[in-house]
Amino acid sequence: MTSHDVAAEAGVSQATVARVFSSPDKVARATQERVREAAARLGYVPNAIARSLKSQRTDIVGAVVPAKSEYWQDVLTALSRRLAEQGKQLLLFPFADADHVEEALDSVEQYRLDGLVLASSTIRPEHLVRMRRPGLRVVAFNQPAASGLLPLVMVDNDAGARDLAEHVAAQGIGTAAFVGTVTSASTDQIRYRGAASALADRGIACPYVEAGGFSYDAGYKAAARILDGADRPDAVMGGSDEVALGLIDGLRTGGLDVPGDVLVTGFDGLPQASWAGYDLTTLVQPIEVLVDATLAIIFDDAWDAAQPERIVPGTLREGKTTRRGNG
Amino acid sequence: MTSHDVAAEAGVSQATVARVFSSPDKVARATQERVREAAARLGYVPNAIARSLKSQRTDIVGAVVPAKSEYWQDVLTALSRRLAEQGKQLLLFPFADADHVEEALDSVEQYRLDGLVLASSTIRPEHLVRMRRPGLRVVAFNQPAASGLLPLVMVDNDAGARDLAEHVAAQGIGTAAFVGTVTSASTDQIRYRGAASALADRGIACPYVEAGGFSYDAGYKAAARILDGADRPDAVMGGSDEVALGLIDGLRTGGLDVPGDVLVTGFDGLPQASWAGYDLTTLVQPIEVLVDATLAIIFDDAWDAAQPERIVPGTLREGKTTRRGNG
DNA sequence: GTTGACAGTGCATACGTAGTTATTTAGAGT
DNA sequence: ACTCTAAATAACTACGTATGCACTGTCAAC
Repeated sequence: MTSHDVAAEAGVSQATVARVFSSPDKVARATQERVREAAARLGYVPNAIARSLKSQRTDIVGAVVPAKSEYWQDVLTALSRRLAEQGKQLLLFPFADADHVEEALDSVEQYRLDGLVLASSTIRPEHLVRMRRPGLRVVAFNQPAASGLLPLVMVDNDAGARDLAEHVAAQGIGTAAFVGTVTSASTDQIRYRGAASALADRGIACPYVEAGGFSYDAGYKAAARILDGADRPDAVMGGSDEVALGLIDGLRTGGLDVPGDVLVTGFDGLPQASWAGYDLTTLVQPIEVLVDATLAIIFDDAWDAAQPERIVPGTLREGKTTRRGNG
Repeated sequence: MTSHDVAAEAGVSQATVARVFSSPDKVARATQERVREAAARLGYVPNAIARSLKSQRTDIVGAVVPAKSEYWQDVLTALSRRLAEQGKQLLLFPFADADHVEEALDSVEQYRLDGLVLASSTIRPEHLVRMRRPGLRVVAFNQPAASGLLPLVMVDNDAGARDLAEHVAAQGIGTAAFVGTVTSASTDQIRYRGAASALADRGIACPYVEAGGFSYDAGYKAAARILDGADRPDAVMGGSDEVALGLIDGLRTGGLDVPGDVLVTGFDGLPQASWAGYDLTTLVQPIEVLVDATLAIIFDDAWDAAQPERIVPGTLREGKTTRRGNG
């Protein structure tokens, strides 16, 4: 069922059928109706593949993201919803671990995408640079390491970490610890430095503990190591909400009360962080804003040559995990 | 950069270049190397759009899923990983609520997908039937209502619900309640009937409570209604893990101990259900098996005319939410 | 030495659409 | 009645690839 068939059925040329579906204002109203009726009768639907080949636009945006991550799920949901509003689609290129990014990027190149969102803070700089291709708008999402290499959109990790640290410090703690995910994650580094610096200003030490992963499990296991350590911190700052939730359960399993014995903070503002069982104090990322900024860079021609960097502030959400009073 | 350019660079015809990238065994080894070198020199990558137009295959599978759902996130992760292994991609068509399914289906038709996975138990039968198009392999995923209308893959909801009910009954309860999501969800109905029937066999009543949604929040609020009710059940069975997690927190917020005062079960086997803070007794869906069965139906030509129904058993995972001893 | 089989390659074409150019039609002005 | 203009439509081509068909050359079999 092609536009040719519809043309024959409606007694017009293929060109007219094409115009009815792509630029209707160029076709007389009467002709238009005749064509639409014929199309409906035959069950014709324009072929997006052929359209893409001809128009050199796919109306598809790709996203290279880690396969397992609560945070990215949220981002992708927002991204794909916004794209759908514009009649565009989201094509997913998930990768299991950092070593498989290369493969994902290989498939990306085959599709002539309108734009590409590079997520995950563990994508290496050489991969980032490789994606700089003419005709492809790439945006690094929450990936500080891309600064200077690609257009960049991210939450203000430094300010957010400082806010959290100051909030924790205000609860009157003596010692703290920061549990990062993996050292190769550039967001992690910034968050840690921000928090440690803010705490240092108040004379509070904040050693770095590496969880070794981005997951709940990694946080859970890191809790055990903290419990085994010589001096137990009064507050533990998680590098992400997922890790923080694991930390909470790990600390509680170890017999501690959160927030009674230890305060805990996260970072991201996942839905799960708001669950009554945790009610985690965290820094909520303005995902809608970040997504809109990302799409603006991809679709706004003004950004063509420039390499914009949009740093958006997050919002501190105070939960009961830092409320010492009722511990 | 097209196959013509590469052909010129390598001193062969375009056809030969095409063959090098799609059916290499038909090209002499020496020629192949020459072409590949030329391609590498020019940075040529085959154009998947053009390939799709010619070959009438997109190597893309679509998935129509609800935008917000922990369960579907897990399924999509597994699905897209498996597809990636076969060099195929996943195109997402998320819909915000049941009313927007129509729009999602509209976009589906434009792309000539190799297959389509229809998820969400709230897609209405008329939509299901509409998707029966020649050349498009559609599979209903965990959607009992599609039985007889489309090829179907799902977990054995009835047997799973019975297993859970029997497990709960074995803990020696007197009364129970089942908290469903929304009545229009066909999975819910089957799970409820299975559980109620198994409990009835043991003389235990099991009224149905509707949460009004699929989310944690819906479960949390439903807990309040159960607490307000006249006779508090000894066990509450959630229609899904998400609802069950909300129930647990709602019940605990209401001052009850889980499992001390009330036993709770879920359904799905989400990662979060295994978190130490909940450790929910649930029925784990064999997602990998379900996904494999789905892809087999889409890509195996043998299924062409038949309308297979694959019902796969789940596994009971016993957590501490039904362990009365330590309550 | 002739024949046949077969691997390797080039030529030409089609996939379904959008946009460019050319042609027709209708309407208005004189 | 004639030209002029603008609108509407038709004819044609290109987008980049895959593949059937035809052709060449090599090698083995007789």
